[in-house]
Amino acid sequence: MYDKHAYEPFAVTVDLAVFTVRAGRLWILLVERGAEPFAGWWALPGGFLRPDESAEAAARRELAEETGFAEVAGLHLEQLRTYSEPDRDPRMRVVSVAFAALVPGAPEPTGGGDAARAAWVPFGEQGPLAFDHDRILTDAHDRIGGELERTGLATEFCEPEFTLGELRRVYEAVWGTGLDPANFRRKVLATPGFVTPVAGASRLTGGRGKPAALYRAGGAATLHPPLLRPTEGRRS
Amino acid sequence: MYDKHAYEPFAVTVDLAVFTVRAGRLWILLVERGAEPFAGWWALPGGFLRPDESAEAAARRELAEETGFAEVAGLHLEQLRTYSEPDRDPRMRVVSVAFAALVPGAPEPTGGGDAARAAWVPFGEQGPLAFDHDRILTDAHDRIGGELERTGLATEFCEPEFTLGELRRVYEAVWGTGLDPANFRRKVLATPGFVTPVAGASRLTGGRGKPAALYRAGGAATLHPPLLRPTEGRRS
DNA sequence: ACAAAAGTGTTATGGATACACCCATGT
DNA sequence: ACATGGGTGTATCCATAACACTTTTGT
Repeated sequence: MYDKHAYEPFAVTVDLAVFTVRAGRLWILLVERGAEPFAGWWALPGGFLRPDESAEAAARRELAEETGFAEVAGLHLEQLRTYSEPDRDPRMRVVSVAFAALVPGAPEPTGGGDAARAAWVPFGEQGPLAFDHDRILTDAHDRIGGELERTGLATEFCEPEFTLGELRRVYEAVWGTGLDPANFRRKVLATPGFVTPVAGASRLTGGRGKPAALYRAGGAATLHPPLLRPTEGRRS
Repeated sequence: MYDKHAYEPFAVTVDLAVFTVRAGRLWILLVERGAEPFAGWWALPGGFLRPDESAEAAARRELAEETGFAEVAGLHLEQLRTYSEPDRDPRMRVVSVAFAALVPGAPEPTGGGDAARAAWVPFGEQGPLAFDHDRILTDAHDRIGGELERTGLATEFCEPEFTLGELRRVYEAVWGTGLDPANFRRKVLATPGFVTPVAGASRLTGGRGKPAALYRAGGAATLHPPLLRPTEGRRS
């Protein structure tokens, strides 16, 4: 009763908004398109779903193919939403599932697959992107900004062992605000399951200053209480 | 260079988790399937995307077709996420975009389209649903529960003019908790843009008690500060 | 009169903020 | 010595929770 060719076929793709924090700024991974449409434009990495893989699997595969990243297995991938406007791709009907991904450090990407080249660009300084990728990128930034308040997501931007200063700089880069180091520290340590100390370990961060204690992600999915942005959560 | 038939075609569907609040409880709209697979099972309303409509448009159309609701234009539809596991539908490869919808009152549904019949079922008392709809329903409930904390979403469950008691019962039904009427009232009124009073109007709610003042949705997208669940936001 | 729901007042608690201050390291 | 970032202490402020109390209706 259901003929799989009775309907106009839909192509299903994934698009990835890949973020990292480096030098106190938020960076976004872009690829330069090698083919029409939008040849020569910058775009979010992504590609078509294969018949036997889920959108999550496709996102991970495309990220590896187009950037050359080796360690995609452990990366945090979060499904954002699906963009399905009929005219969003001039070629054909394409429904795209968008993901936000977070990587620690900033591994140098090597263009591959359909991408002419790939590069990290400071968030906010990218030009207009191909397709509806400006919209996707804005949605992705909004999402991770909100997730930082309620989840332990910020640890995904960090190496396995990190200092509280590094963690704080993640918040500052994504939110674009400054945070009080002392109060940030207390809030994080008072939130059960956010971070766990690494006994005895310490590391210099900025080259100067007192070596900072090291922590690991605590595994808590949600933060109680939430770590609200300083400019929000205010009454009139 | 891109052949639209080079890939196995994907069918794209929408699934809707439609909630309402009635008699102090949260209800979910289900349809009984008339065709295989899962004939006779209860499922979320939904259906296939047409070639020229977005997922949002398809969701609104399917809701009207399968339930007979007249006023689908103003309903709140929120995209949840997309379910794309290759084996989630035994017939073929189906990628489904899930939505949560909220309706005030509880208009009586009339089965139509592919649905044998449609009915409101108290949330939590539904049996196992077809496909992966149990999972979708759980995700939808989690999402709206969280949205109530941070957005004015609760007003979408209410008629255009509502009392603060009605608004509070929305929170209580979705969260499954009791709330202090006095403190709830103050929180709502102290949150800019959440509700605006209707001058001079009042209405009896339970048949007894003092008539309550009427309010309209204030149009605020996000609540500052958030209206947190009583059992959450606690330290250890 | 009583019950029920709306609405106001009041107090105690606790978290957040702001900022002062000490510690340990590199230059 | 000094700059820099880590880390601790602390007083003020303000939102919240808890609950007593008043108001207005139906039965």
